[in-house]
Amino acid sequence: MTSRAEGAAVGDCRGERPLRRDAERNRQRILHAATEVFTQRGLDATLDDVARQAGVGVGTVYRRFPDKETLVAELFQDRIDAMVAVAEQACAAPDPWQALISYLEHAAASMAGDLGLRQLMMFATYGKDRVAYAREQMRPVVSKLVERAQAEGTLRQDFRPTDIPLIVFMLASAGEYAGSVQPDIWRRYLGLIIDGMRAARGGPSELPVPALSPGEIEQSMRAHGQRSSARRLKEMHVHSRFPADRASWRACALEKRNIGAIDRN
Amino acid sequence: MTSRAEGAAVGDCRGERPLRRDAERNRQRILHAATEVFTQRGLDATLDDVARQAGVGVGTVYRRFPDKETLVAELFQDRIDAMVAVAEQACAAPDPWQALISYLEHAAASMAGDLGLRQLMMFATYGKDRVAYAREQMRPVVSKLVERAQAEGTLRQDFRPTDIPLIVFMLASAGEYAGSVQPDIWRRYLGLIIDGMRAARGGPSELPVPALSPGEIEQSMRAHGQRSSARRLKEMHVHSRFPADRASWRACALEKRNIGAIDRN
DNA sequence: CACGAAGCGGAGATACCGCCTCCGCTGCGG
DNA sequence: CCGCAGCGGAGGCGGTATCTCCGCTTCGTG
Repeated sequence: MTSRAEGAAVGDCRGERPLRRDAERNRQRILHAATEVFTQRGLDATLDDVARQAGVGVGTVYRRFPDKETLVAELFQDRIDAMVAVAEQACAAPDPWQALISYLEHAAASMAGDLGLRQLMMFATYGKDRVAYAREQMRPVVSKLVERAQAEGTLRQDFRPTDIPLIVFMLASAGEYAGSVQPDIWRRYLGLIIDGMRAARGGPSELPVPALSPGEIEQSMRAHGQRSSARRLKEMHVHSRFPADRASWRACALEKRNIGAIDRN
Repeated sequence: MTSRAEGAAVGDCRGERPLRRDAERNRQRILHAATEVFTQRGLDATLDDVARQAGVGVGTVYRRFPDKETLVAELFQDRIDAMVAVAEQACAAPDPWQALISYLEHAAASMAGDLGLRQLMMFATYGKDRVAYAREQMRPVVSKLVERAQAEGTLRQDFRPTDIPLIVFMLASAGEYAGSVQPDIWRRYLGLIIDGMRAARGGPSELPVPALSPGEIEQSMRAHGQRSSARRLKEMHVHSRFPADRASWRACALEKRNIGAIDRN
């Protein structure tokens, strides 16, 4: 998780003295906690969450990092760079088809396993400039991956470079959805999509991951009911103090004007 | 949009008198507005939004519908039923492969074009019971669709019925993401996935929709930056009144502890 | 027409939540 | 041992969503 260098942490701001030992220890704890929290729960986790996870007070977090945005930027900078690096490495592979597949797999793996990175890369809030820059760097590389595979004849001709980010997005969505139950499920659908990307084939290749069971799908739904994505849907808490006979009125209103003829439960 | 019966609206709650004419008109306006708002912006739209769209005050909405949950339940009941009906109709088709494809297409079309329905079906908040019931009804039908196509030999053998909801979910995700720019883009990826689902084939079929341009992807990102899904990410507003020299401290903190070695902008 | 009642609007009460600050206390290290 | 860097976390602030309340409007009936 924490791929960041520990040694570089004794940084300097205009050559100021280093942090006190306990302070530096806390700083590392915060970095570690922030990585975990933002990766697992996404960028809408609060700095209070990070502080709790780190076992420190919020004040400590804010003393070290001026605000949430800065912390996020610092945490994700190298992960964004890694996305570009992965594309370039893939491009260096000799086999065009393998190169493309490998890139898809690495990109999807990064995004599916990291909700924060996914939000950063796909939604233009927060680190706009950094992400835009990374995207700009990736574009020609991805185009080359696609063109090479098409020139080779393995990739269907109507495939386009812009299909890549959307495919990755879809896979990451599936990964996020079922992540709590089967974090690797996206690989199954990558397999399916890859078979759809081939210019020609006899039979399907083997799907790498078994499908979810109905119960697992149920679990995924429930997992989403609680936090994150569908967060706002918890809006069903009852503010009212039930002044008179509100409950009965509800039942009445529900019965009345009932149009969808189906029996309710 | 409003497929609901207008005539049934003169309902009765213990045989009470019907609404005054203007009141009934407003009720219809609210229903219509709610359909539009929840469909387009999702279930996290507020009843104030609905009221504004309907051209009435919030009070009027709350006089007609005891709370948001009730309104949502009433609005989406028949759309949920429709999901089941679509599965059953598809099952009635003679050609097993066509039946399966047709179901996928209809299901994806419903969910991709209706953010509210998608949230309702995929996230277990809100209309739990209703949705669970619908799901339960659909399951055997979907299984049958899959089994028939596999028996026929057109569908790959390692495909599973539970792959269907996840594929639909992925397509709907793509549809939501790029919906403001190219609402039909999910059809392109359905085409890709369908080709991947075949037991065997010579060459790829034709993808039904052109890929997005890089600019369109950019637009999609931006569209999400504003509202809905990435709503919470707007947390970058600065509450502080910049007490002293906060800005400069920020710059310092950013430089200091800088680990991801890349140049910033 | 006139008048009672049904209906309306929307400001605002109430409740939450997330970011960030402030200040009295703690404990490090010279 | 003592000064000061560092700490914790209650709470200020701003924002937002749900739902209420009450003075005014409009309907429709006698």
